[in-house]
Amino acid sequence: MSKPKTILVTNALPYANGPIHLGHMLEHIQSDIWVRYERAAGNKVIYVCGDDCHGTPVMIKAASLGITPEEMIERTSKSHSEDLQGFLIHYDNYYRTHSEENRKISCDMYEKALKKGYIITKKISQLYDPVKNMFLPDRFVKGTCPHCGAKDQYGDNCEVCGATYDPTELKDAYSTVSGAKPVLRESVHYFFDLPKAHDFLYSFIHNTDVLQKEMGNKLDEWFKEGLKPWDISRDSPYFGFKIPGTDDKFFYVWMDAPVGYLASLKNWCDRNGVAFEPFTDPNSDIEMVHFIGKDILYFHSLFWPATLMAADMKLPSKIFVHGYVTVNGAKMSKSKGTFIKASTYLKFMKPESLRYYFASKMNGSVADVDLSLDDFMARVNSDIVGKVVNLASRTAGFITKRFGGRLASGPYNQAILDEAAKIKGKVCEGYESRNYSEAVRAVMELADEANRYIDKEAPWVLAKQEGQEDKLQRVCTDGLNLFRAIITYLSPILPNVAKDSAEFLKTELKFDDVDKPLYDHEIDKFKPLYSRIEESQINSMIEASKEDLKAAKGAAAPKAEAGAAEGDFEPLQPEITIDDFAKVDLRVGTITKAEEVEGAKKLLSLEVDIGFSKRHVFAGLKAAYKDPAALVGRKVILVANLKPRKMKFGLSEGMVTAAGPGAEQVFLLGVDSGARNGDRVH
RNA sequence: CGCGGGGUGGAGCAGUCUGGUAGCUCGUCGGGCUCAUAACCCGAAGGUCAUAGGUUCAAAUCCUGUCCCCGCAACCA
Repeated sequence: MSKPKTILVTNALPYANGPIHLGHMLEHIQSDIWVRYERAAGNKVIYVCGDDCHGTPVMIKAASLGITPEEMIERTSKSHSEDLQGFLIHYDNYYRTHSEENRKISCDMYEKALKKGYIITKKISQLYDPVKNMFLPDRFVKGTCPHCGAKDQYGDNCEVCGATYDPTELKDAYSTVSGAKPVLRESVHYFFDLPKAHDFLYSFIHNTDVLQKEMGNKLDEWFKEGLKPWDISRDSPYFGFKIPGTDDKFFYVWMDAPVGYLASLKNWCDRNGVAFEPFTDPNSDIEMVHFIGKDILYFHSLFWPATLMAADMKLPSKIFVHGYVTVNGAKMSKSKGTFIKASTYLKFMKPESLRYYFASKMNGSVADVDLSLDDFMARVNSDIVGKVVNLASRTAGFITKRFGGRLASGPYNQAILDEAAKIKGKVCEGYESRNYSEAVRAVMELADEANRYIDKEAPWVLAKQEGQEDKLQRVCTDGLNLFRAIITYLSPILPNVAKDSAEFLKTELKFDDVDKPLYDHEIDKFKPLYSRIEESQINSMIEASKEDLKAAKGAAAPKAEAGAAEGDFEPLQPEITIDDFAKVDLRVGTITKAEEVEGAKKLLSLEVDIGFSKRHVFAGLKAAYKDPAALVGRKVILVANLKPRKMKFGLSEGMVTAAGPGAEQVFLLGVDSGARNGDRVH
């Protein structure tokens, strides 16, 4: 291994306006794995993050909650921190941009830029809310699209016809903050002279390997159009830092947000007695690595390096750009319950399941990563439980029962252990280049190989034969040594499983030791190292995400939030053919029994007579139909060919159809008289 | 014609830079095993590589057009 490096690693700072969701987690998991790997490889890594606190949205959200922005970021910071820790993201420091360190560094950088002539001022016209006495960002102005006449469109572009325009062109414009009609006002703004930094930036992007190649293409767009001065000031009232030398001008949030990386670092350095200066010294060989999403590429690859350069500070060594998370192939959707908050996920599932799944799909490119829930469950269960943990589970028993927990003094099949050591290069390269899927593939291939090996040597057969004790012990020892190598390789992804496995094997798991198997070594009794994901956990998570949405809606400011009707209905499913519909066998039936289920919060137990058979069905109707007895005798429509589903309280053999948003608002579908039990719906 | 990324068996992906008639995991079907958290092993079916055209002896891979999805389009964060 080359000589140890010191690396500062950062994640994009979550905005203090909302909760952490699975989209954030892709990035934090990606970087956490990388950090753990780099440390395992012997490098010194400082890993920092924090909350991005400033800007109009935070200010307005806090106002709507009736608290100060400071109180709000205090709350959010706490929940962000908990969520991230819940996913085993191990920061050295989780700080915030609203801090003295950040103010100081931001102001210093600004003043240097000012001194070097990178700051210019211009007078601009902007819409102003005369009721709230504040300038309005485009986002906070709505009105009628000047092109197609669609109502309630945002200030910068129309979601109906796609036209882009200036907010001043909107017809019947109104402020989303107060509802008032905005007026045009002039104001002096401060700009960072980006064109002046053109040559520097062009060379920074194209003559270094800071960015993935494909992102250079994207940035050329800007260079082609020509860089424009970047507006870095906002007028009062604004939640942020006051610009030095002004009375009522504040730094635009994106000016001080990336500086938050350094503020978090500074805060850590001060508390740990580490010198901060080398991290910003352009001549030091410390590396600065940013993990970001493709949406904030501009800020990190142009504005950020430009401001650093102007302040004579160290530039980013790497900017790793990743794509977005989609769920079941589509954008995360609140109404479908696929907008999943980190805290919601953690209520139902282990963090390492998602860490593993994302890792198995990340390849270091900017392509989006799809969280396919069926695939997620299958993959985690099959790989982690069925292949990896199972390897220990199926061999450890013999060692414990037959050999007092003692491993053999040597291998039975050295060749397969060599295989395990041989993939190390590939695995390391996968981690290093953030092509985790490659690393995972290599490890899983090994796990398959290992399981085949155990199958071939059949220790359960050896165990019954006399004179085969030595071979039995050696084969099982091989199995456990293979397991040890596999878990070591996966340890950056599965830190807790690795920790538990280390305890079970009574050893430390180090990359350096994968070619040094354990012999004559005592291990603990095996206990389950991971549990399978049940379908019910996934379903509960989706349901809970929908409930989050309802709660959010209920809590949303009851003020004039006009025309929000669209979100009240479920989106239409993709088009199907008549053949697809024919697969669903709907039958007329009569409820013959209906009773509460002991211990169930939402379910009623029903018996439905569909002529040729009687079906036992559990239906989530308890909240809507408080008196089950009243249901007896009602005609309903039953999905009769639904795969029977084992539930906590018994088998459910169908589904009763009903409509409504849920909970108390559920209404059974009925049938006009004349239809017989068992008739099919066409 | 604004720009970047993506579109490979039922699902999720690799392969595309460096052309040589398609690979992995899951699922499905058939068989085996019983050590293991219904886990493991063997075998089979299933793809005109979004689409139309071009280059070539040969294209998922190179070129061009079209469609679809994601993101960006700088005083949104």
